[in-house]
Amino acid sequence: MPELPEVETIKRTLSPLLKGRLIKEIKVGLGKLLLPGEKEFIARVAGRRFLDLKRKGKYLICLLSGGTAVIVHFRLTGQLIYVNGQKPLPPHTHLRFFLDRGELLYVDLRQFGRLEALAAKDLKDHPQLKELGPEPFALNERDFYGLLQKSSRPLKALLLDQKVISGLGNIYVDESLFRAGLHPKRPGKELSLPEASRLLAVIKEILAEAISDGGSSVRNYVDGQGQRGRFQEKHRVYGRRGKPCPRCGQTLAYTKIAQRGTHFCPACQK
DNA sequence: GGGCTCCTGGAT
DNA sequence: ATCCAGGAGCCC
Repeated sequence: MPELPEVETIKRTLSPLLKGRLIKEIKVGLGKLLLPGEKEFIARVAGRRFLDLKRKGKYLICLLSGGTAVIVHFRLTGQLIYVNGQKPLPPHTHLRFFLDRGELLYVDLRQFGRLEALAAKDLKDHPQLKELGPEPFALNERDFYGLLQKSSRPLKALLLDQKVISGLGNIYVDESLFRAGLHPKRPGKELSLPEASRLLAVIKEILAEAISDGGSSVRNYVDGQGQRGRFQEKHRVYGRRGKPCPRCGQTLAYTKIAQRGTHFCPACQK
């Protein structure tokens, strides 16, 4: 589910609601979501306050009092939703964090997401976070060109690889390659510097637009207040297989690359 | 690198 | 009944 713009939106919507809040009690419906384990997670987190929220790639990082941190990875269908007042719980609510004001729910239809409690000082040594490549916003044209030059893998696979560049997922890779006019199967090392520069520019542009539109809600995604995003209305290729290309009118194609459904225009993307 | 796996549910 | 889904860890 959430890619960089969605996690950023979750962070922005939850921050004002959670900062300073005390976690009074945690009710666990599905303990396998918790690392290093249910008991240890509760021991580390219960009784702490939210101090700040950060984002790294597609990871949300909650900094708590007492030098504690919680890393949230939503995978495909995870949601963190703040509620205040008694409404019926959403289906697939697996965790409830009772706060001194309101409640934070972790909801996850497919149960792939994970929440990990650890000492904040250990964040820098975390095996997944440590391996993340640079964020698009932190890259310049030369560095990005250098990253692509190192591999003959298809652009689609390269951009999805969080160790190469962090934050992009299936939607934003397909949308970026379309706007850049690049075929998803093009090997990275074949790109010229101008092509790489253009690709990086459209990636930054699309991510910024998607953030300002509150992310893309294709099916499940909602922000920290349960609101859907609006950027899906601006998708030009993702989820539009068989429809006419918005640029040239030719039928949009669909194929599998790196085991992921891939949408593109066979005429516009070379 | 590419397959399989973890899950539930919607579309066809 | 079958395929597909905003992800990525683990296995050759």
